[in-house]
Amino acid sequence: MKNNKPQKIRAISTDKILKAAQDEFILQGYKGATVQSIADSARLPKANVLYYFKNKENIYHAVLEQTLNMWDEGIGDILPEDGPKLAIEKFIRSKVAMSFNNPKASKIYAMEIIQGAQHLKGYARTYLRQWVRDKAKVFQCWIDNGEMHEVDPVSLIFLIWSSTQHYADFDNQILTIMNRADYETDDIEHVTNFLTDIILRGCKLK
Amino acid sequence: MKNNKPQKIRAISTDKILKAAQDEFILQGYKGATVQSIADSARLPKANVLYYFKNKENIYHAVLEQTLNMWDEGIGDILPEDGPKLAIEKFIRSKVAMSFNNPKASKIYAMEIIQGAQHLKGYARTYLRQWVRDKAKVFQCWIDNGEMHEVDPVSLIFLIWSSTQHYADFDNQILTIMNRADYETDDIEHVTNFLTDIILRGCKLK
DNA sequence: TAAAAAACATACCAAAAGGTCAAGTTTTTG
DNA sequence: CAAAAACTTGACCTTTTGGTATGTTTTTTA
Repeated sequence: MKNNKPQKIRAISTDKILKAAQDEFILQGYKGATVQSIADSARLPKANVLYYFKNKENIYHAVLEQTLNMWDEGIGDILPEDGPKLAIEKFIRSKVAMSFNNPKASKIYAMEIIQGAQHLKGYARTYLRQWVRDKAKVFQCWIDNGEMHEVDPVSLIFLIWSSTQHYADFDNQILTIMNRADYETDDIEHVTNFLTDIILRGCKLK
Repeated sequence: MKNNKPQKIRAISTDKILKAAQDEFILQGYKGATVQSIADSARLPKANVLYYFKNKENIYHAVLEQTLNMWDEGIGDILPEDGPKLAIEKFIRSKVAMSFNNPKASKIYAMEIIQGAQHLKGYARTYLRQWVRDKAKVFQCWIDNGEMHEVDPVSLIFLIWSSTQHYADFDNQILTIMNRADYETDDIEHVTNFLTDIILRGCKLK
């Protein structure tokens, strides 16, 4: 009867559910998002949602996992062969793009961390800590080689993370203050240029 | 019988409740924080909590109000007579101090904004928007006078907000990455110096 | 010190929400 | 094309939770 696409029904439904769940978890928090509200938002009956995900916690875990994958992809990279200037430029650019193109992932992540990183303790302790150490080491090499002014690499990473993610997490506040309804494509360039400019000069790389 | 202090019982109890509520709202979100858990955390029976605050929403509003007052106090100021260098220094210093000394207020505020600023729409649209405009104007004057390199003032304010508040909102992540249990007093100085250094140089004020 | 006001506490209720069940329908597979 | 697997869904059950009702104790006040 129905005009079924070649894709598996499962893939379509779980995708709808996860999108709906992401929205609900951001707007209402973990406890505030009800299975019913997720189901409504996904236009599926509640029992159907529970058919694909055994329980609410599983839905949340799936959303988190999806979020972390995006974070990983969008985290950018800091390559020794790029040299400090290009590496910082690329890092800022990819993080800003990430914030504007996928603010929801950033928000889910931010809420999770603010609330004590209950579900992400392991992630931060292993993966993230190692990432920061590795990249800090790259910066330190550049500093030791005289390619870069002496700045604390870890603080620099935090600075870039915070200043870029701010545009995702606080988009409501930013838009309200600027009296605008939505971001426009130009904004990505403007913010990228601003942050790159300030931070590169801050590191005496400009 | 009991050794009652001269303070009003009401003041003591509401204070205990608000402190407990702040903790619970941060850890569990609005819906996740139950009146019972707030009562337990405040070591009062639930009915007693509801005796002072008619309902849960009132508790939350009181916490928010308290938070906004702190935000106002800690927001620092940007005075024309200070000139750009000193003004930025003072601004960063007060925001960093705020983040380290009162991370909970920052977290409540951050969660509220991330979740769509349901209860703060008016605040951002009126008070905050005006504040940013006023301060941006001060920066613009300095730029026009040639006291300061041309940088977008609004973006600069966002940069300082984000980079300083990050140490409050993401304290869990930062401490985990740095493999530490708590911030120490030195950290405030270190972060203040780092951010002041980078940002002032970024603005060609150093 | 007695009456009034404030504070405390137990028991209870109705609504909401997570989750299960069982009976159906559709789709896939051999 | 028939059997099996996958999917859909309304009804139901149990626990949690916000909030109330009511009565008691403590503190203040006149």
